[in-house]
Amino acid sequence: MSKASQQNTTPGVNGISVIHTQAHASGLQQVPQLGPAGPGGGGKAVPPSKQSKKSLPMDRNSDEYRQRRERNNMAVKKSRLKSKQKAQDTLQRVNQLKEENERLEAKIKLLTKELSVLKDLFLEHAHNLADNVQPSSTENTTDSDNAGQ
Amino acid sequence: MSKASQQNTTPGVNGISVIHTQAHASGLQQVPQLGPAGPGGGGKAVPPSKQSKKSLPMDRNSDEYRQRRERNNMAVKKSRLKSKQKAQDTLQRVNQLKEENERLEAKIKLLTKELSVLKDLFLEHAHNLADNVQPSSTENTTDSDNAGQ
DNA sequence: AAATATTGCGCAATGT
DNA sequence: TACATTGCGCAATATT
Repeated sequence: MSKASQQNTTPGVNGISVIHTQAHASGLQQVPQLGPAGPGGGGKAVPPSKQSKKSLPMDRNSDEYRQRRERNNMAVKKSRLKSKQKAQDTLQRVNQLKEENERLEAKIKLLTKELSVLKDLFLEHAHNLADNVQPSSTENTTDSDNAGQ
Repeated sequence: MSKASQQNTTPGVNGISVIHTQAHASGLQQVPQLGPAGPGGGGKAVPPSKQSKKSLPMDRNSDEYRQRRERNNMAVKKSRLKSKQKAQDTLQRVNQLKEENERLEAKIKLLTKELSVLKDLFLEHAHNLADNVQPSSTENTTDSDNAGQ
């Protein structure tokens, strides 16, 4: 899945008219009243019986119908685009977070090291003091690490 | 949210009404299903040569066709499911990373604080030494650990 | 070359 | 009523 920029589907020219023509040419009944099985895609099976959900068969030749279809098609397109965009954003978000994560881990590493050094230094001092001065009791500074989960 | 109240889905029974007026809107291909207009007379006849086995209209009533369609429908379904799953996983990944990030930040905060304390302590000592002062009494014990999360 | 996987698209039902 | 979503099938491609 890479190149290939989908064929035409040139806006403006939709198969609708063709469908029309075909249906007509085929001699098929025009407008199968509410026939679920649409032309191109929505091919669904025909429900057993009832067809009028509302009280309007909805003429597929109607301009009204055509107009509505077209609008919906636009909406669908838009919606799908949006959806895709969102997905992509999410993906980007992941990468972003991963980077941030690495950064933070590096920082932790650094801090830990610094801390270690300072602690050692501090301990050394404490020992020195302990050796030269009175034995202090404030000397439990052993590495009291706090293992985080 | 939809409930997908679509009926049927029953693979197999399809040739119901001839409502197959289709012509697909997709590519808008006007496939002369078995020569509607008839090759005779007129306009542009079939290009060159004969009808190669390939690229022929393919009878939509053919079992072959139906079978292929069904397989593809399955594949499509599968693919879409997979796609959705993936998207969901990605979303989950984001949350996961966000959590991890928070933890890391908390840790950094803690480490930073510890470091700060130790530095101060250390500096104080250094200062005292420099000033030639005895071990002061303002020397509190290391607050060492503060277990937390 | 055949089979499966993806993808864009339109339809219609459904949600807002 | 209009627009947004979503499941679904078709067909063109892309992959395998």
